[in-house]
Amino acid sequence: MRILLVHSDYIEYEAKKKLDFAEKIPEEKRKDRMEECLVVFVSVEKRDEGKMEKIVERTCEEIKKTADLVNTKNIMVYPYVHLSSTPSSPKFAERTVNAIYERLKSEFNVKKSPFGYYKAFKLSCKGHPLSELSREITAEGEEVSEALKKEEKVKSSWYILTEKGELIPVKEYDFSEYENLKKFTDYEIEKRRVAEREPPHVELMQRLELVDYEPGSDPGNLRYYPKGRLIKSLLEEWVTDNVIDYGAMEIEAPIMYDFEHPSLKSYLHRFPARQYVIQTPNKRVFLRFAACFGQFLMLHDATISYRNLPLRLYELTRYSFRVEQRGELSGLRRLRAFTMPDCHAFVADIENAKEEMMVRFDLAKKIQEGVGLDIPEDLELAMRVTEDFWNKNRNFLVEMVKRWGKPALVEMWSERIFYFVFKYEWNYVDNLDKASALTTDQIDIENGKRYDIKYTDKEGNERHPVILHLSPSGAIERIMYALLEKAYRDSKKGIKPSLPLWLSPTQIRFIPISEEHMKFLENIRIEGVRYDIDDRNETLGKRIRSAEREWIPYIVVVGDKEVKSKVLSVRIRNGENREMTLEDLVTEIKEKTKGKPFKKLPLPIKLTKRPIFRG
RNA sequence: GCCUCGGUGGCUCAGUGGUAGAGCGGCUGCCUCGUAAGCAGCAUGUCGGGGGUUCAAAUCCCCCCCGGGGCUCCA
Repeated sequence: MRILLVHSDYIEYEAKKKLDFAEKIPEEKRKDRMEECLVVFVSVEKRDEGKMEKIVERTCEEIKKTADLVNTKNIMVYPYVHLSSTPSSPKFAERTVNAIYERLKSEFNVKKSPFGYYKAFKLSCKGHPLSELSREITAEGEEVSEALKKEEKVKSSWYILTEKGELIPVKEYDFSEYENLKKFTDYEIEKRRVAEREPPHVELMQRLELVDYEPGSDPGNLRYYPKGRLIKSLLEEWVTDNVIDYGAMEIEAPIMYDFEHPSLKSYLHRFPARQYVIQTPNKRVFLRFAACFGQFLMLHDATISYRNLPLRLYELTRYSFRVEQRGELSGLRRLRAFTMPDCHAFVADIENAKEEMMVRFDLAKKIQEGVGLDIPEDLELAMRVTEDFWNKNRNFLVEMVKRWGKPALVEMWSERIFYFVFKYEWNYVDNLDKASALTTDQIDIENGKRYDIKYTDKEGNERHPVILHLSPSGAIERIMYALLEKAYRDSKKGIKPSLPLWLSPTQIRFIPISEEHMKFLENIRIEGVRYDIDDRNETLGKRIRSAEREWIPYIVVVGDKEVKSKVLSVRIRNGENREMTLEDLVTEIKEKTKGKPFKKLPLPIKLTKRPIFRG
């Protein structure tokens, strides 16, 4: 925002030619005049967009200050785009100018010249020392990150790192064997956008009654129906169990933090994100965007010996909040409230960090494979590294690529802009060729000091640890997104789409042929497997179809034959039809889901007792 | 956040100034069925919200909300 303030004997204007976006004005407003006033020429700029409140507030403060200085109560607000070479959109500018006008009205006698016209004007400047002032106003404040600005300056170069340890500039690399890596690279570097349709997982998450938008909340805050909640909850448990097995201590920390806390304040500057801001009765707080704060603040107050290292803390954040730009939000892929498992490891130095990172690399692999993703086939490895770290630790990166099992994309930064020197991500490339990070781990050399986290080394000296930031699965919602996108991809290949058996809300669907077979079904008792009964008064064909559309892995039709023989006719989702006893079926399912968490069906067993959440 | 397209019954969508529609789903009844949609009848509506123009608005205009796509962004 740029403004020019002119203390004048009078100003007189006349609107001449109207522009496309001009505001409507009554005829008498086309011409106006004001005596003894402060004329405020305003140019709203591109960078002000989205920050109207702050800009308006600061601009008005500036105007008031000057008006008091020159001792006038008359103000003419004059939209005047020519002060800036990077003006905002007319729409935004008009709203901003109006907001300034409205706000000044309570204290001043204000007029506003019309927006969107070529205007003739006459102005008589008083010419005293304070009569002409220009001001530049920005929305930048303590809660706005500086990391983003720095990111623009830093130079990044792109390579492919092969299993043999060759670092090949992306332009010279032959992608013919790695089509998916090519897609990922294009997405990362060229920001290529092809598809112009809704991501397939959105229709699926709604139709399967898993997840849905919640218009009554803020965008990017979703609702989970019982089946969606079940799947999410199983995934959460799976990740948590594995992280605890790895040796992490699960904790719980608050979701909101004080803006004025010194460590947090400087951390915010290093993290390019917008936060939800909440006014509590006595302070302004922001909602956490990761679990870092809680864990760091906790360890700041802890007594740590080198014997305790590596020290691992874990929290499943429900939720982490990031106010992503409206247009970036998309289904389960990018949200404003999401569930992120976040596991920090505190280690003595870089060497230990590298060792620990490899342990976690294997942990993440186990978790992702359990979830139903094939590693490395379904994901693409990206590494972001500073030139300095690469030069000193080349072997470490090569070792990681070998462990991964196929080439990785490397982004090399000329200097360090974030708090980490190295991070890797496992990215999923979806049906629209868009990429999203799932697993990610980082080596952070800054926050040990920032949060004043100390451990005592062998010699009795206090030291700041190096910190690793791991999300072993990535956001739980993103796992669901990847699984749905993967299922959709299967269906395009002619394979029946499905979820992993352990995540299927209904594992066995029983369909009685007629009412008399219900008694048989009402008497069965199965533990440790989720089953339900389609007792609706519909034809068999229709009920089979509906079970298939729900992706139910085992469908069992029960008629006279089954009641008599106790041998079930089982329709399996892979297309097979098998005769087996109930016992064998249950054993098979338990066998196939061994080692995975189990939860009960969170719905009535009889379909006639269930509401339809979506239709 | 910007640009752009969209929002009509629970779902999918037709209707573009003049009496709100269809299919699916729901309900009721018939049918009692052997592996992907049986038949009939009934009820479904702040036409996303607010304001305006008009004798008259789902339809035209303005603002807002929600969603899609693009830009931007992606720790």
